[in-house]
Amino acid sequence: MDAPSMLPLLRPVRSGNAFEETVERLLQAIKLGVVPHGEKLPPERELAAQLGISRVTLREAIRALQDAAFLDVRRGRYGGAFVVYEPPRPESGDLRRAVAAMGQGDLEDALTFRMAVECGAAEVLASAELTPAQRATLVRRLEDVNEAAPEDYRRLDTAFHLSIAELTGSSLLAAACADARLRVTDLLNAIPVLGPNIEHASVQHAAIVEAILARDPDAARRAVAEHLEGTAALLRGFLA
Amino acid sequence: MDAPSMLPLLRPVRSGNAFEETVERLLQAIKLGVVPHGEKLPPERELAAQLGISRVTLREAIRALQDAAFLDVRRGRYGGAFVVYEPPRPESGDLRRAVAAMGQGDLEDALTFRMAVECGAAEVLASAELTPAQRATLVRRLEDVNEAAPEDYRRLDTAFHLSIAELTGSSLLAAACADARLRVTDLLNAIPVLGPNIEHASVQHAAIVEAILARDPDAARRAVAEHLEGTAALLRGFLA
DNA sequence: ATCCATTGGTCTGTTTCCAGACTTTTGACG
DNA sequence: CGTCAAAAGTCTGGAAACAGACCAATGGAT
Repeated sequence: MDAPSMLPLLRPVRSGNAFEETVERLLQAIKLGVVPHGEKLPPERELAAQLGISRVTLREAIRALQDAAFLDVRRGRYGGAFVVYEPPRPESGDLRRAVAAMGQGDLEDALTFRMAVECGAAEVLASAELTPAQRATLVRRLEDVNEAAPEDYRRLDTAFHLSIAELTGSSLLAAACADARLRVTDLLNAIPVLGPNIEHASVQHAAIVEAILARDPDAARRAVAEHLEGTAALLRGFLA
Repeated sequence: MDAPSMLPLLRPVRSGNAFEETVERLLQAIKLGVVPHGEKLPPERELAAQLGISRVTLREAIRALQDAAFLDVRRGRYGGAFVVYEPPRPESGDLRRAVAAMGQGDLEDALTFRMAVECGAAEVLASAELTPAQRATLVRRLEDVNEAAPEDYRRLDTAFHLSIAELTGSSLLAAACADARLRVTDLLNAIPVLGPNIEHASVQHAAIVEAILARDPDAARRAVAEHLEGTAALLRGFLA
């Protein structure tokens, strides 16, 4: 009997370097707008605990981001590590460059993964009975995106998508969706935020929420798939 | 504007202790039958590289598993770390104990996650155009399960499920499915392998493969969902 | 009977990372 | 204007993990 591969089970135990990994994490958090421009990161001790690393290591990472001008660190009470980052207006050519920077295989992998987990999350959520508070949160996030100023759009779009995963109550699923989103951040940030696109996305977002609130898992899944397919197709177009 | 949570993005950077993590990994690999009874693990140097850890750390983990009688380590050429583990016949009460050992929230989380990623994988695979080799692999895995001796059943069942994820070509998705499986291994191993259950599963497996080969994503997803729902319902029953 | 490639076993020095105590700065508040 | 709590900054000793070289055993091949 030939042994089935099941190779992924012997994948790496640790991601590598704690310092570099932390820099990457924080940078993604900044670029995604988890902590918006002008806001500050949690206190070092608290953040170190959240990230499961020592304060020393965290400080090295913060220092690196400070040197790279992503953070402005101020001491004293009411001090902290303040985010200094406003999403740049993407210029033509940025997208092509961003896509090229990622391997073709990696892009395909990331898009596939994202499609699977986000559709899954939507379906799960649409299958669940939501509390009024959960419904309110979902609707609120949708409104946030729709009313967003252009410079806030990506951030609130991210928040909307992730809130779907979070509301399922499965932290594993939420982490997977967050991970999927991280892997395409740079690409999404390189896509200009244009009127027609926003309008299109807005309709699709509404369809997603409607399906979830109507407890129609099938429709929710299809709505998410359609929404993501648009972006995926756009990005794939730059591989030619 | 209230900041959206997006908390999962600041999740831990490293899983914790490299040694313990490695022990856990190897133990899962053994319990899942990635390396069946009598076979040996890859050479230390090679395995350490695969796992992304140093040989010293790996050896500590191997030593622990040796002490726990899961491995028989022999030196010299043709030596290695041989697996000494045959899945125990589950006894009544094992399942209840296993379910209780995991938190209720964790169980729900794991089941939700598994449902999402495995359904997603099946749908993705059914959407893709498969090469003859891929089709053959899938069919072969199905046959393997169907012809399995009772003591090999879980192992080949795992191989079947994971091969669906692997065939999508997305390593992220494959890793997610492997992870999901890991989280319910102990529970699955505590479920007796009974004739009627196998027969039932067999029909569902066939439906899954059929849908994938017919390139019917919707049917594939529904087939997987139905299949997993059975197990999930059984396990949830022990939470009462 | 011998060789020797392959594998586990051991040792040493280095780097990374951690835990925790302590110091300094700051600005809102009384 | 001084207080003081909350934050960043600093220091030290130790544990964990690594990299790489080297040793020892084993058993099939010659």
